[in-house]
Amino acid sequence: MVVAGRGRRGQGEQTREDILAAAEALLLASASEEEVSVRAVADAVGVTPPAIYRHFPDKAHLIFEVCTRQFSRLGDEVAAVASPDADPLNTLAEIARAYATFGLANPEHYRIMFMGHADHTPELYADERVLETGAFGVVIAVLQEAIDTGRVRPELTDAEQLAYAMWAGIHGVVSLAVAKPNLPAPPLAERIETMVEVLVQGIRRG
Amino acid sequence: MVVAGRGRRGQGEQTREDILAAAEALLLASASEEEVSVRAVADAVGVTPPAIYRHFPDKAHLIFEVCTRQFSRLGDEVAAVASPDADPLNTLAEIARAYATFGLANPEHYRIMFMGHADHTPELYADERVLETGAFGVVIAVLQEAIDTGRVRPELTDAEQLAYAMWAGIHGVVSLAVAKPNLPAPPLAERIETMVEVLVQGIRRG
DNA sequence: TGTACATCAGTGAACGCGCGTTCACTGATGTAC
DNA sequence: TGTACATCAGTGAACGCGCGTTCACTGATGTAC
Repeated sequence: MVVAGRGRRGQGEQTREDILAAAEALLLASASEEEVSVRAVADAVGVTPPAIYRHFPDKAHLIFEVCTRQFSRLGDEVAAVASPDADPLNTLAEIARAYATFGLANPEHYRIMFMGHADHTPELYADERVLETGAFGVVIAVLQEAIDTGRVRPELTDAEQLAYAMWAGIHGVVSLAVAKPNLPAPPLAERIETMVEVLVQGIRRG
Repeated sequence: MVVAGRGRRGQGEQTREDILAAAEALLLASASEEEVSVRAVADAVGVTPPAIYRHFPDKAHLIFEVCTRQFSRLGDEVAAVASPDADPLNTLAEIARAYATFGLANPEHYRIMFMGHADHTPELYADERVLETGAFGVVIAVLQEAIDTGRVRPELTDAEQLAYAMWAGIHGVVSLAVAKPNLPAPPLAERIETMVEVLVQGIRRG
């Protein structure tokens, strides 16, 4: 943000951070990744477009780094919610709520990571990477604990399978809200609560 | 597809259908709406790009009509599944399966309708319109029947609320599969079945 | 029945736009001797 | 301590691309008298 003048030695790392911060802010303010142009980022930083390329090989890598940074925060938040003493089914509900809150607070990041085209730059948005936040592993662990302590209906034995179902369920609410913010629907908070309740009750042993 | 020559009287309606068919085919074959350019559609029809504009005001309207046509088929399929004699919870499961099958068979149409940016051309992709296929109304009716006949847990009294939950749940599976086709996940068929089971069990009266 | 005219459906060429990106360059800072 | 050189971080101008779209036009078909 501060005008750097020309080429202060060691200023580079600071500029790199400024670029990431500006890109993240623009992404939050914009309605679409395409609105966040290299020129707009450069303007926000107070630098000319080619300067971006000293720090990132191309636009895709810049956007990707913005998103992965944001999503590592999601991983932290989910891990923070998962207290080992709590009732596992309760913990699952809390994780789902935290996930939804995060996604709705960062709709464009969410869109890019989970709703976008993996086609371009597949080396970045490889599907496997989606699960690398660690949040998914936490959910599997909590579900396994719930299974082991007899809290889950006996037909449902596969923690990974159930983790996907819980993820997909809450993702459904979040992604619909992100894509269609003005649906003539019940209030968003109620939709989240209904989904959480249905999912937990669908898993819980009668 | 057939070369029309120049301006046969009354040929216009046929060309219009050809354009829609070509756009739909391209959309099915492509990985993204952006790949379906006006030029590509014109080429497929065997016509020059400006000819498109005699039939559609712009590209957005063309794509929109392709998608609404496809989705009215979804409405038909859902209505066909909903037999009034069947067990309502079973019917819900069948509808969910039909919905998933449809979405996965038409991933780009699905993406445009439910995962895209409503920002441009909001008059076309108005959020309310999403529900106009009629499929949603069918789900609400079946759920109301399930509630009235005592098949649903007594805390859950709002059929519309539950319809959203069911929709969002199955949409979560479909949209994740569309956006991330190569997730290191259980097979898609199992993910659908698990979701259907969790949703139905989450609703069913113990 | 033949001719003038309107209209429908298309052509061919081009425009303008904004984008990501590249190129050759400049100037400030540090380092070697 | 002073000077030559390397390097870091940025500038300014431009390129090329593909896109949606517009414009003036052409030719075939039907209709009126």
